Amino acid sequence: MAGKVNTRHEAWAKIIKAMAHPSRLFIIEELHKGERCVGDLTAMIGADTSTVSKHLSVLKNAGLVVDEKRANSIYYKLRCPCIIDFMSCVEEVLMVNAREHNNILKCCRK
Amino acid sequence: MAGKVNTRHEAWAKIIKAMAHPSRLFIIEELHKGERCVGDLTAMIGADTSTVSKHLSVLKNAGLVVDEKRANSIYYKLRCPCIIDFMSCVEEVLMVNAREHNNILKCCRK
DNA sequence: TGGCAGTTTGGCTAATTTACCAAAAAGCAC
DNA sequence: GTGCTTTTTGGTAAATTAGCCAAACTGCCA
Repeated sequence: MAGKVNTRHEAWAKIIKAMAHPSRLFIIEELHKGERCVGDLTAMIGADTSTVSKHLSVLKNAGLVVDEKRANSIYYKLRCPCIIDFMSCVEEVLMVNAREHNNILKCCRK
Repeated sequence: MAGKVNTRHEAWAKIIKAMAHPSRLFIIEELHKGERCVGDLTAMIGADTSTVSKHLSVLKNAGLVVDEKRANSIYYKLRCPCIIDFMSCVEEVLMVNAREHNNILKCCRK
């Protein structure tokens, strides 16, 4: 039954979809530096607290982060820091895109 | 200006969002094995041709695949095969999720 | 007990995404 | 040219997502 869209692809998609938002990628990058509480992240992102809280719950539901109460704040941290490694490949795609875009421009200029 | 959501995060999100669908992940996995034409992929996915075509155009717009006409078909291939490497981290997240889920079950059984 | 800081949840609207069908392109054979 | 194969595009309805406000909840301290 290989070679078909299956549960595995759906499971992958859920996790990747959870990453697919600028604010959530920012959160991932920030949590890679160390744990942060909702208030910290809200200040940095500059959106409503409830919005940031919902982004965090999306990441948490996907299993990408874990939270821990301490003092009167809730701290979040990355569960699998390896996800940040992926960004180097994403950067490569961006670079190749930019290069090609540049070539098209050069070509038009001639 | 570091420590804020910026254009870079938006660019990342566009690429990651393009991956965030079961069928598109299947396509990525399949193209990692070698190039395929729309018809091949459509048969494997089992959706309407137009649907698969649109998935391919999403991937193409993100710069994840490139196409090439040959004979009377259009062949697609991965532009940066490194994106498949990310799946190992995604699998790790899934594994950790499963393990934790299992622990919760065990705990309830007691 | 009341009040406060920090966080989550519910409700709502606007915007985006998905999948199918039908129709249009594009290329090749006759 | 007509017809055939392959792929893309347009249109539409259903589902999902994002963001804000307001309200609720939690733990702490006076």
